[in-house]
Amino acid sequence: MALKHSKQRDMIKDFLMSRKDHPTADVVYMNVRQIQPNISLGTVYRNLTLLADIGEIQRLRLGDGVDHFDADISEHYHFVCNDCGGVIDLEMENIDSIQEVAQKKFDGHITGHVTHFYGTCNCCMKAVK
Amino acid sequence: MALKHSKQRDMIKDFLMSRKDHPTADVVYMNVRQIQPNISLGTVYRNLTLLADIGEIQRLRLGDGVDHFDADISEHYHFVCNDCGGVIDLEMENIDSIQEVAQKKFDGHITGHVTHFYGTCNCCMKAVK
DNA sequence: ATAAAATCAGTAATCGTTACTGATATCGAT
DNA sequence: ATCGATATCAGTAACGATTACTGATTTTAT
Repeated sequence: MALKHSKQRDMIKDFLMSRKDHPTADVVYMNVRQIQPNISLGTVYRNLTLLADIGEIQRLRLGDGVDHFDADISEHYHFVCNDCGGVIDLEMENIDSIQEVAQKKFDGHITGHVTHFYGTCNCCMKAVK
Repeated sequence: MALKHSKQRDMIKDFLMSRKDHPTADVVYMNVRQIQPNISLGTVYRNLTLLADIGEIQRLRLGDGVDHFDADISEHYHFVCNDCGGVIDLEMENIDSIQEVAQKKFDGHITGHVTHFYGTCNCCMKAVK
């Protein structure tokens, strides 16, 4: 069950690395199809899942019912704009201490957390004016 | 478009209030059907959405692809067990300060955050022994 | 009681995603 | 370089959660 090289997988990862807006599977499909017109949506899903499983990309569940994907696998947080739905990387200091706060009165074992922030992005704030 | 009273909606909310494990729409349906056998799954979904919209219950998106519902609308955090999938309320001090941490270098406006914790619950830790 | 309209049960449709199928591409061994 | 095993493919069907539709039934203000 060794992993074999595939042109399609490369294209998917290359496309993802070229974007910093965390596209969905469908957006990946639309774009990769521009240069590889006969690629299948199933192939996109399969490879995104595979790449996420082997840790080369990150799957983001941001509560909008659709999975987003991010080629940046470093630990970082995301902001989701309530107006435009855009997803933006946040540069911020580490907040892992919230796990210790949560652990204090809890008898299970906390190993991680999922956090994202929401509000209005700079772009949408300007648009209102 | 005034809200009218409905027996079905009451039963759904009553059931939800009787549980602290944050059931899914399907679980609500299964249980309410025990006492109201001809209730429709669509009715359950419609009323859960309506109750959430008017703020009487909370919709939880915990990343497992299914919506969970909680009659406790106070702000509180949840723990999701990686082993059994169970959802447990956490008693913990306020961590809203993470929003200020996130805001520091961000030019949009952060109004909220979504956080949940994961790991192994006490029950599953004992089961391993 | 009556009538307008919110709600219902039942079912079909939608959407994101996954599974299946027979064909194709990759890659280590020859 | 070619072979054979098998991972991957394109295409499509199936899936599960959720939403939308429809004509019948309840609710509630008059």
